[in-house]
Amino acid sequence: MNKQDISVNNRYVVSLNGLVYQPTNLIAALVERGHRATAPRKAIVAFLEQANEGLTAEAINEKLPSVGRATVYRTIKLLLEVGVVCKIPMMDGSHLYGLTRSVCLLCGAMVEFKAGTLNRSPRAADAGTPGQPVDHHIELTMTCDYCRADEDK
Amino acid sequence: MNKQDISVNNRYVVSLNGLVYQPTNLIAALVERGHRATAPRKAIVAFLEQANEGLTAEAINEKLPSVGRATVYRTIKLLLEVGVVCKIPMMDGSHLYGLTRSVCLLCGAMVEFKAGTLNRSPRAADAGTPGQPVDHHIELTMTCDYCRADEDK
DNA sequence: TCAAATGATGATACTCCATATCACTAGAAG
DNA sequence: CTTCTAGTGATATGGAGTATCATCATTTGA
Repeated sequence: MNKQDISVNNRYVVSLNGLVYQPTNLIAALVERGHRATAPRKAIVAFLEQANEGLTAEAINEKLPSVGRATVYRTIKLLLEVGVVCKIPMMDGSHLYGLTRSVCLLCGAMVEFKAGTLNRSPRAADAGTPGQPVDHHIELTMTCDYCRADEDK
Repeated sequence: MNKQDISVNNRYVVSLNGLVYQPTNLIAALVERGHRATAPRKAIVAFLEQANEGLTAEAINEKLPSVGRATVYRTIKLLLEVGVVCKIPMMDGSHLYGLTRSVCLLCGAMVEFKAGTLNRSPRAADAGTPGQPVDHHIELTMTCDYCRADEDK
C-alpha cells in the first residue's frame, strides 16, 4: 500500500485554521443571526455536542429519526455558515461534521491538541512559497492510540 | 462569510505528504507492478502530465471521448494506488486529480513550492500533541497571484 | 391572548458522481 | 499466430446531497 494513501486514511489528523474556539452555545449563535431555535435544530446540535467523533449526515439522520433528511443537511449547512461546525472531506468522498476540533480520518474520534505549537509552525512554512500567506491549515498525521494502523510498520 | 470557509475555497493550498517527487514515467510505474500499458491508460496519463491544473474525472472523460467513463475512474484509482497521482477532496464534494504537486482549491492551478521550508515546519508542530507522529500534511492558504480572492480584504 | 406573516419542516423527486456488471476487446507470452 | 486473461466500454445501479412544495410552527404585533 502507498504511504500517501495510508497517511490520509489511517492516522489522526490534527487541524487548525488559524483560530481555535470551543463554541459555548450553538443555538444562541444561530438565534443571534436571525435564525429560529426549532426542535429539530436543537436535536441536531445536542447530538453533535455530545458526540466524541465526526459524524456523517447519514449517521445524524439515522440517530434522529424524527428529523427529516433535508433538515439534517440544511441544519449542517447553517452551522457551517455560522462557523461553529467544520466539514471534513474524507478520502472516500464522504464528509464528516463536528464541532471545530480535531478528527481522526479513520475512526472519526476527536482529539484535543496544543494550539500554541501549531500556531508557531505555519509561519516558518510560509517562507519561500510564492504568493501572499493569508491563512494556514495543518494536518499532523500520527499513529492513533486507540485506532493504530499496522499496515506499514 | 466565515473565514474558515473562505480559507479552503479561495486560496492556494500547498500540500506536502512528507515526500515530494516528480514521477518520470507513470506508465512504466504501472508496468513494473504487473499492469498493462494500454492505449486508454497512456491517453489519461499523457493528459494528466500536460495539465497545469488539477482535473476532475469528468474533465478527463470529456477531453478523452474515446475513453469510457468507467476506465477513467479505474485508471485514476490505479494511479492513486501506485502513488503517482494525488486526490484532492474539494469542499464542494468534488475531487481533483493530478500529479503529486500543489493545487489551488479554487482555480485548480498547480504551483511549485519550496520543500525545505515545509519539511522543517511539521517537526515543530508535532511536539506537544498526543500520539506518535508518523506523517504530516500542510496546507498553506495564500492569496493566489492569478486567482486572487477579494471577499475579505 | 390571538392571528397574521413567514421561516422552517418533511416527504418526495431529482441530480450528480462514482461503482458494479458483463459481454467483448486487445495486450502479452510462448 | 494463437491462447490466455487483464482490460475496456456501455449500461445499470447505488449513494450522497439538493430542489420542490404543501404543511407546520415560531415569532411578532395588535
